[in-house]
Amino acid sequence: MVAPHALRDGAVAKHEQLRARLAEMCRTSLSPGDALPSERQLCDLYGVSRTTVRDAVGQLVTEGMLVRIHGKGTFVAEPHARSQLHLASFHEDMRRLGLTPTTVVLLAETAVPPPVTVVNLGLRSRDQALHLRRLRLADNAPISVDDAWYNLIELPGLDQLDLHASIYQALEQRYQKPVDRAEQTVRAAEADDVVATVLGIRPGSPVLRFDRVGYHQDTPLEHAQSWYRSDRYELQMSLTQ
Amino acid sequence: MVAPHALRDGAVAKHEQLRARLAEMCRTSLSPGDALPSERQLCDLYGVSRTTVRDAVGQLVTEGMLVRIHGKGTFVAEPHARSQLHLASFHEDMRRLGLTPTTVVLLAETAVPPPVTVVNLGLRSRDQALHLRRLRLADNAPISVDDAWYNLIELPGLDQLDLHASIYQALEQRYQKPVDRAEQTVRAAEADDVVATVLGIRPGSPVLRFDRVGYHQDTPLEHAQSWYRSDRYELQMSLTQ
DNA sequence: CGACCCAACTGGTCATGACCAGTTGAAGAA
DNA sequence: TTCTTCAACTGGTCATGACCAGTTGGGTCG
Repeated sequence: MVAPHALRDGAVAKHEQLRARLAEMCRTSLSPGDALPSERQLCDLYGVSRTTVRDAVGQLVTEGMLVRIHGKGTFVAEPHARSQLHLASFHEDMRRLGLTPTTVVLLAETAVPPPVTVVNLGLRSRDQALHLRRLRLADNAPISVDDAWYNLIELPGLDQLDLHASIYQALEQRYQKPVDRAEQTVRAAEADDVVATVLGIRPGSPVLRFDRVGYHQDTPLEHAQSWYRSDRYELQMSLTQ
Repeated sequence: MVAPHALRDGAVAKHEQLRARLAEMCRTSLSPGDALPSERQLCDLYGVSRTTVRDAVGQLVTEGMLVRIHGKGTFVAEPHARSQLHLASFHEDMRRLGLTPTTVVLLAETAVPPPVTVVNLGLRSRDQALHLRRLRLADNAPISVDDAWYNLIELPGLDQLDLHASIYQALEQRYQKPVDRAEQTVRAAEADDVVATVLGIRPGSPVLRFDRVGYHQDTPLEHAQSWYRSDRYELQMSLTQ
């Protein structure tokens, strides 16, 4: 008897292949609350050992896509993109969640930033800064908009670069000034008309609003505000004493 | 040959025992950057199979205490520069901000909690738990509502105590089980009618919603959801590499 | 009828053993 | 000397197989 959905031997580990297929199954043919086939059934279906099945399922449980209940089964969790609290660019963040990130640049200009930003970036009154407004998507679904200002005094020529590439990567590789610290506040807010339109939600819907200043060794490089769709994004954090 | 630090057979899973010992080792006798014994050495040292060693080490890697490098070894990570996101009770939290906290108990009962809570608290299907719904005020202004379940298996008699006093203080002083770790997720949500009424805001207003599990040394004690008025509360955090 | 028990599920744990894939340093070749 | 090779580490993957521990529903016994 051959397994109905056998996995390939090869470069990609079987538990990775299985993880991907199960994730796909959760997104498409199953709904939150539905039970997955039992682990032993998955062994037969995909022609792998239980070790491999438990590995694949375990990853999805860790990521929050599945929930295991001893004696009952494994179930599809309520869907939520979930971000650990870390210092990562949007691209890294999404890839860590197994999603494909895309960025649409809505606005790119060099201008004098608003007073708050001038203060946060340690600029003088009439210094110019790079202003980017970007829409962020994961697997082609809008996740967030962010409105960011970059310090051109510390990052000369940044406005000449390809803005579709990762800014964080440029800071690290071209300027040797990676963002190694950030201060941010998070609050719940209503989406205004502009944000709502771009994110594809109703104006007034709740969004997570981040206000963040990124530093390289105490030099402020970035001041950004971001608005995240609350139905597709949540913060996850561990607290210890 | 007997393993030098053999683990006990018994109620606690070996990978849990090993996880605890390795965590202890990291905190006491090792420094960030130090290598752990290799997985095969750990097998011999603790008299367990590699499955178990990988399980225990894997948990600590997930938690960020260890880092595995293929071909080189497993190393103690830099201690997470965790934020000022404090592990504090509402009362401590508010006093730190110079406000006077008050609590109104809206509901107190002993009941079988919903499935999610059963899982989070590590209960069995029909175990009962203490259910508290409380309104929190600072300087007499409503700040948040929280809906919490407490583990009565680990905290027998908690339901007999004065619920207006600080629960956290009782956990610490009466049970010697302070909450020393918590996992929480944060998202933006709309206030439903109940929450809106109690908080004195319009239904549909954005609120910060916390979902939190509090632990004492890996024993889950508390599962709580909280809704915070977004106009009176925001999260502040520092992120470092 | 109701209480109990048990078989047949579910996931949880663990040992054994094999082989693959990076890393490193020492032995040998140029 | 310097470069190459390779053996002996490291962690990564996977199969097999056993038994434990919750859950559930159906059947039996009182």
